[in-house]
Amino acid sequence: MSERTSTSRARAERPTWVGIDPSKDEQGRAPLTRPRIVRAALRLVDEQGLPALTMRALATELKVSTMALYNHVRDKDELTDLMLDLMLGEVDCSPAEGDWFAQLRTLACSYHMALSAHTNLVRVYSTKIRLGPHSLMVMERVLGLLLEAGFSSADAADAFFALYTYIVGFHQMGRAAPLPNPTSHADGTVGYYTALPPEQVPSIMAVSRHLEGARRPGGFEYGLDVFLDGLQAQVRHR
Amino acid sequence: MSERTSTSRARAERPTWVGIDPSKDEQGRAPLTRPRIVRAALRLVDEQGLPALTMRALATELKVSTMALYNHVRDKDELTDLMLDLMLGEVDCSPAEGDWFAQLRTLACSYHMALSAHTNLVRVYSTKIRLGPHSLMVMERVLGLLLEAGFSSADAADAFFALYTYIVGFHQMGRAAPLPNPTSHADGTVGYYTALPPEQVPSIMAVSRHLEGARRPGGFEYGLDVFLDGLQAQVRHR
DNA sequence: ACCTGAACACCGTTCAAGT
DNA sequence: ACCTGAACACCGTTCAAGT
Repeated sequence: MSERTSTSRARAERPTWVGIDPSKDEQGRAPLTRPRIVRAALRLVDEQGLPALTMRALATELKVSTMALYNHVRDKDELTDLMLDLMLGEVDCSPAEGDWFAQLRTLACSYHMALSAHTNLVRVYSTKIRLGPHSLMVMERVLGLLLEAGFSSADAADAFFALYTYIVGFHQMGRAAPLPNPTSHADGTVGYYTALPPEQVPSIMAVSRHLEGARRPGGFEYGLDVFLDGLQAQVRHR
Repeated sequence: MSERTSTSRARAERPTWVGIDPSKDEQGRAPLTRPRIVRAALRLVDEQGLPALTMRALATELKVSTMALYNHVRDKDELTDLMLDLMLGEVDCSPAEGDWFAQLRTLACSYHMALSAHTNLVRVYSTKIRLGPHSLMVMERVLGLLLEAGFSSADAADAFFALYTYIVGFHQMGRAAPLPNPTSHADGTVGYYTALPPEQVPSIMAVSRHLEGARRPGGFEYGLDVFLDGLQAQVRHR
């Protein structure tokens, strides 16, 4: 309430059409905070790709000097760790319906969706990473489900890492997707992305129209179900 | 033979103890060629990591000016593509013993070993990649085995990509391996890498001693077999 | 405590000049 | 054809100086 009052008082001192907000400084900037920096960084990466994330670009985006960022973030590595954890906050970790198998699947799909919404950020996974709270919550849920299913500690750790690898790797490989599809040039000739003539790679040619990597609809679910079926089989054979 | 003659003639003109080699120039440098550049680059990455690969560092390694490299390689992207294909030449693609299942497994393990020998290079997979001849040969073999097993074109494409994702992803996640193991400090207290207190992540704590990511022995084979079992089950249920 | 601009030690790559 | 050094347009980050 008292905040409200100070708001209208501030408004009265300046022409109202400017839209003065007391939470912004005289240049109309919102205060620089860690969350605001991290959110802006994630938006920048989503829109322009990971290479576009430079401290200078981020600073100008926030209408602030480059070095101002270093008052809230130690270095670029810490920033990317924070961005990763912000993204993982979108994963739905709340207990779902069904047995461990069904719950594991919906959790994996939720993780997949979070990564899908921020594909450009995924490649930071190949750097050394410090796990934040959201990352740990997901991990805790997966391991809990595996232990509940009857996996030993050792097997649960291996199964977790394999599943984790598949889910994240799916998006990393998206860029590296093999693209040996035939392309017809303007002059009528047909070119291939392959470095080998078609006769030497008959199987590739046979399935080439389906080789779309991560862009193939249903591709993620296919591999996920193959893997989860394998896991379920392991539990049964005990 | 005539080369031999010119060799000894060159030797005669200079003191023999210098160890003159006609294939080297007056500064004792071997001629700069594409393969030599690529081999040196791969060695550099193996020994010092991917960030250590700069055009300048590579040039000084080869005792040549930085710009000399650009006469043999278009840019750094092309260089990394060539390095990747050099590595993939180490994958054994020759037909092995056994049915499609056994052959697929040995092929996957061979791929895994090639990546293990050059872990530092693996993260370039998350960049846009042009596939070289060796890469395509491996791909051709895998797809051939899947088609032979009875998979449809669409399923073979999906299965290939999922397997590919797992194998490569395993090495990329190695660096991002969760390390929530307890560490005892010098003062006797116990610290955790986790951003959450142990009580909130009981499952992680329960399996923490097995969470070693890609460094865990047998970890790769565990996930591989889970996945391959799932694939085999798919074939049977048809 | 928070912000700023100049400066440092790097990058990949272009360009003009050499042989 | 192949190599070279200087230069350009970038990086992340340190530092001294401001409020």
